[in-house]
Parts: sequence; structure tokens; C-alpha cells
Amino acid sequence: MNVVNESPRRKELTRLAAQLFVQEGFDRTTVRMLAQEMGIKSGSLFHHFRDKQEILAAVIEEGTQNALTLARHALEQCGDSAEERLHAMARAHLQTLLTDRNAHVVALYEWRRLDSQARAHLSHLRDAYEALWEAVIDEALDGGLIHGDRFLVSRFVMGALNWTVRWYDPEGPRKPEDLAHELIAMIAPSTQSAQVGSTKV
Amino acid sequence: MNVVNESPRRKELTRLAAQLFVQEGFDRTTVRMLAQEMGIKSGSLFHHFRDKQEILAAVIEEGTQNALTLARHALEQCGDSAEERLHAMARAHLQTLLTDRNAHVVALYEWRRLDSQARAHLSHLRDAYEALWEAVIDEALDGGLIHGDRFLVSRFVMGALNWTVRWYDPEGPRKPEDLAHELIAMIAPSTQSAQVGSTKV
DNA sequence: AGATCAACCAAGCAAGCGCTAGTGTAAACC
DNA sequence: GGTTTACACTAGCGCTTGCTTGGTTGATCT
Repeated sequence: MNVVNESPRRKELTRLAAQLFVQEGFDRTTVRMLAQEMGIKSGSLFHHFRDKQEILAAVIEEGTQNALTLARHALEQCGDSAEERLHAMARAHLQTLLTDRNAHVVALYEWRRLDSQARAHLSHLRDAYEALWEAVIDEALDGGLIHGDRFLVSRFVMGALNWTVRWYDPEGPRKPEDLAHELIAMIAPSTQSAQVGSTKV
Repeated sequence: MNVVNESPRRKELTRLAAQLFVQEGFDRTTVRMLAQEMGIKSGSLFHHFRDKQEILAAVIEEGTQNALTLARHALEQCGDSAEERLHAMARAHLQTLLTDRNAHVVALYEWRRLDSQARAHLSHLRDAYEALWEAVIDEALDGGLIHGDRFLVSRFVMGALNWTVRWYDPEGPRKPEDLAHELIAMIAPSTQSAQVGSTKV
């Protein structure tokens, strides 16, 4: 039994599991369904994962890790202004949602099915991500870009962004870039940002 | 077997079920757990509900119906200005969340566990509620209170509001009134609204 | 007094669940 | 050339699940 093994095979299986968890929900997804989707028998599954819980944890860890990496990268690449940084975060968030959609839906909806041990471990990752957001929102507040209660504003923004998994259609006309732009226009309407529309993917 | 019976007993059982569904999730809540919480045996449960699915549907219907009634009432009571109506909707939404919290959490997180039949029925209720929101947001857009894409703005607002179930603490210092006020200040900062702070519950 | 009825119980069935034990096999390594 | 390792298989154990069945109770109505 491989324990915390990070083989490419395991990554592929995790991706497939994420898809099934979104379709059926964690509890309704049986190990037999998972195995069939992976092209193996149910017993073989436990060669890659200690138990069913660990599959869920792997899915969520993968998604959150990617989001964190992407957000950090976006902040490094962009300018110093509060508006640019806010924009970069929103864009990164929505792009992650596009590419790792399944993992993020699972993270949002199946978080409570994690046992306390896995939850504690993954909380740190999630907190790190949310800390990035709060820092950027702090800068926007300090810079006078947006106004209001620090705690409430960051919750409202996170809510608006996370809710997008419910309705966003990647095939539709709106690009992540557009959503990020519109959101910031809504909460910081005084700014007439430079770039408009979706120039490129 | 009582079919679409609306006895007070059934309402009470529905309330208890909502609580358990929030604690454990729908799939992990067994009919035996439900029965024990209700002080009866698992077999007796099927005197009140056709099957487990119907309990879930009853919980969600109850919550959505209340939200709809409260929102309609709030719109009738308030003034005609776009700002007042927007404020009334936000306040009503958050108040419902306070009083019927369990039902709304279930509606948000367990919606996908409904079979297609129940989902079709409840979709109408939910759509009616969201239509109220979109109408009020339309008025706010027309009145120049807020700006942006009609579709996106209403999604962002709904997201910010629905996300509150994740973090809102009814025991904390912030009242629903305060949240509504802060949210509107965030998306329509030009307005200096008359009433400020939580004067009364 | 007899009938009706909602509400409940005891017992259990059939199916499905997560997971384990033991084995086979082909490639990789020393 | 023998050993190890990664990955898969078969078979099934022990338990829980949603739900059914047939029957009991106590209040209400005529």
C-alpha cells in the first residue's frame, strides 16, 4: 500500500475521482464506481489510497494547492497598485475555477465529509489562500479603492466569487477576465480601469 | 401512508430533519437517526413521509416558501425607491437565513440529492424567489443606483448573500440589518442611506 | 358500543457498502 | 538469475442501508 505516494498514476486517479464526486456527491460515489471509472477493480483502489476518505482529501488538496500557487504567481507578476493586485487575484481565482473546476466544487460542497484529521491539514492550505485575499482587500481599503468593514467586505467578495461555480459556463461568451473586471467595477466603481473586454485567453 | 399531508406533526418532524441534515449531510443521515431524533422508531417514519427523499424535499420546500413569503411581504411594506426596495430584499434574505437557517443550508448544499421530480417542483419556487431579486436589481440599475451587467450583478449579489451561511454568527455583534446595510454600501457607495446601525431587532 | 383512523412498534429482508486477505504477473533492480 | 516492487486481480466478510410487513394503541366520532 502506497501511503502518501505522489505517483502520476495517483494524480490521474484523483482527477477522475473529482469528476465523479461532482456528479454524484462523495457519499453516493462508491468505491466500485470509482474503480470502474478508473478501469480497475474495487480492491485495487486501495493500493493507491489508504481509504475512501484519503481520495477526497487528495482531490481537495490538489485543487487548493493549485489555486494557491496560481494566486501567488499572479501577485508576483502584476503591478504594485491596489487595483492591479485586486484584479490579479480575482482573475486568478476565476481561472482556477475554470481549469480545476471539479476539485473546487468538491472542496466547497464536500468539505464537511472530511474527517477531523484531514480537515485540520487542509485548513492550513485554505487559510493561506484566504489570507492572500484578505491582504489584497486590506490594500484596496487602505488605498481608498473600496470602502467598508474589512471583515464583511472580504466575506462578500469571497461569496460572490465562490458562487460562480454554480452558474458560470466556460463555454459561454464571458471569459474569467470579464467576470473579474465586472466584479471589481461593481465594488470599486470609481475606477476607470485601463484594460476592457476579453482580449485574449 | 400520508402522502402530501401537511399535519403539524409532519412540520415538526421536518424541522428536526433539517437540523440533522445540516449536522450530518443528507446521505449520512440514516432513517434510524432521524427516527431517534424524533422519538419514534424508524418504521414509523414512513407513515409521515413516502420515502427519505420526500423528507429532503419537505425541508427545502418549507425554507424556500418562507423566504418567498417574507420577501414579498418586505417588498409590500417598504417604500417605492430603488434603494429602499434593494435594502428591504437584502434584509429579508438575511432575516430568513437567521430564522430558517437549517432549511436554507440544506437547500444550498443538498439540492443535488433531490431526484429530478422533486427538483422540477422546487425549481419553480426557487425561480420565483430569484425573480424577485432580479426585478429589484433591475430597478436599482435603471435608477442608476448600481451599475454593470444585469446578469452578473445579480449573480454576484446572490453569491455574497448565500455565502453568509458559511460564516454568519447569529450570536455575534452584527445584526442582519447591519449586513444588509454594508452590502448595499459596497455595491452602491454613492448613496448615503438614512438609517444606520442596528436600532432594533 | 362499535367503527374509524392517525400514529406508532417489532422484526426483518434484500441489497449495497467499505474494506481485507491472499494471489498473480510483468517490469526493474542488484 | 534471483529478488523486489508496483499494480492488478478474485473472493468475500461483516455490517448498514432504506424500506416493508403485519399488527397494536388510544383518541375521536356516530
